[in-house]
Amino acid sequence: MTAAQTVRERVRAELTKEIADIARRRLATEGAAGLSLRAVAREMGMASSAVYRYFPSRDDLLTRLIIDGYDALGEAVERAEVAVPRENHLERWLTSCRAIRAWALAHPHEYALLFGSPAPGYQAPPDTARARVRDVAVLGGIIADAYRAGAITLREGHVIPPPSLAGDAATHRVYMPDVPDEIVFHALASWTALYGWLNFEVFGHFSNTIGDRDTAFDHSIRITADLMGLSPL
Amino acid sequence: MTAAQTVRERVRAELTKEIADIARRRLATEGAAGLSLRAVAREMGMASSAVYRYFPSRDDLLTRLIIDGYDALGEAVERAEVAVPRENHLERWLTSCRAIRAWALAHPHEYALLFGSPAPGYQAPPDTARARVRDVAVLGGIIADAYRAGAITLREGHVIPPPSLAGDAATHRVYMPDVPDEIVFHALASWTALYGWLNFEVFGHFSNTIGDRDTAFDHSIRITADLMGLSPL
DNA sequence: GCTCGTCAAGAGCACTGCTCTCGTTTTCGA
DNA sequence: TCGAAAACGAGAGCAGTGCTCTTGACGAGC
Repeated sequence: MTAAQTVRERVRAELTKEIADIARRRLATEGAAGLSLRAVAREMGMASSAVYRYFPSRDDLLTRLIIDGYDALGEAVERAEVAVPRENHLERWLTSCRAIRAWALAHPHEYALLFGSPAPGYQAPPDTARARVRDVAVLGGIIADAYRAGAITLREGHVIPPPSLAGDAATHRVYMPDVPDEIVFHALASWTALYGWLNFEVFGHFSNTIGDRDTAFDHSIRITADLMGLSPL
Repeated sequence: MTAAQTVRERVRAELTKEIADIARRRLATEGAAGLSLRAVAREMGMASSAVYRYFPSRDDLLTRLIIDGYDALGEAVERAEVAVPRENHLERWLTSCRAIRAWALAHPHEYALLFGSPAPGYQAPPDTARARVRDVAVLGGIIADAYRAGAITLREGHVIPPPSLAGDAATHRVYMPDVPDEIVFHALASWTALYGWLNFEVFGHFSNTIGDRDTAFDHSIRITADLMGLSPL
């Protein structure tokens, strides 16, 4: 593409971004299902029909917000994790988990859009799946590094995956190269525990059963680290 | 209450149930946000305004469906678990987890209503929290039984909860009497791992990364059982 | 300079949750 | 037994939604 785009193209790109920004702000306050194209149009001082020039449907707007959300989450995790000394794998794990939680609590509606029940009738296009891998990559990278450094030791007598799962293990191994199957599945369990917790917390299903959530969360991710045999430095 | 209720009361109870049933059926096909009072009214051959005599608002209908959902899930788990020999704690755990998953996969939209992102603007009344404990009670009961029978041994060097979490542990101990704090939190982690998995699976966030989901799930709940130190019979 | 593609705007369709009114039916108490 | 009160169903209406179609204006390229 040439650096000199036409005025029209520039204006179009700007307006598209502005619509997405306003939508994201409204999403943060109203929630996903309360996000209305007409309201966005009103806020921009434009006719509702005009917005359809930029986003052919409400679902396309949602898709844009989802991709942006995965990106924001991924960046938040990456920034937090990269600040931890490479050889301190346990701390990298804990820091990453805390960063994911912090982002989730700061953007509950976006989190719901990414990890909650899908909006009815909304079919996520493949683009969203591609944007979704950054946090997985960070966590997987930690496991891989730790394994390579000999900092992972599953406890004796740990559960061995049945051979038929070898293929699925291989699929996940792209995020943690060289890591053996049994560790891959322990990592997967830790992963589901992490997001299971966040779902309960962000979606308000803990109600009043947990008082000191920060501490309890911290303890729970220590348990998952221990589950994976991630030894302290 | 007298056995002889008035005709009006009987008709009212029947109609209320019929509305809820139709709503549940539509929920199963359309999803939560697609559930429309008017559509239910049409299907019943009644004016939409008349439905408001039975459910003052859409949210009240949702509340009813949520409570019914928790009940159905709880009953499914109880029925499955009670069929397993009492002393086989590991099998009781696995069976219960499988029953929860089976129910979730059979009723994805209801599951989303219970455990997914809350509908916007909907504030769950306390009634729903009360209906929600049956599956927790089953799982907690297994842990408690196993602990009493000496069938739970956390691995050496397991993570110890900080003393400040004693209160939260006590709150959860009502579901597993006498169980010590560290086991309570390991159970909590297993619990979040279970529902974390189900959220990913039911909400379609696994996409294509896991082929043999039955086997992978089975393996993952074995990992959580192992995490709690639940020894085989 | 003229044409063609892009654009904003407005009207309109079918739908939603919810409210209010009106006429009817059922229940309950004097 | 009879009349008041409560409950009920239907319909109209309000404000909102996503989305489509048409109309008229504006800017870019030939």
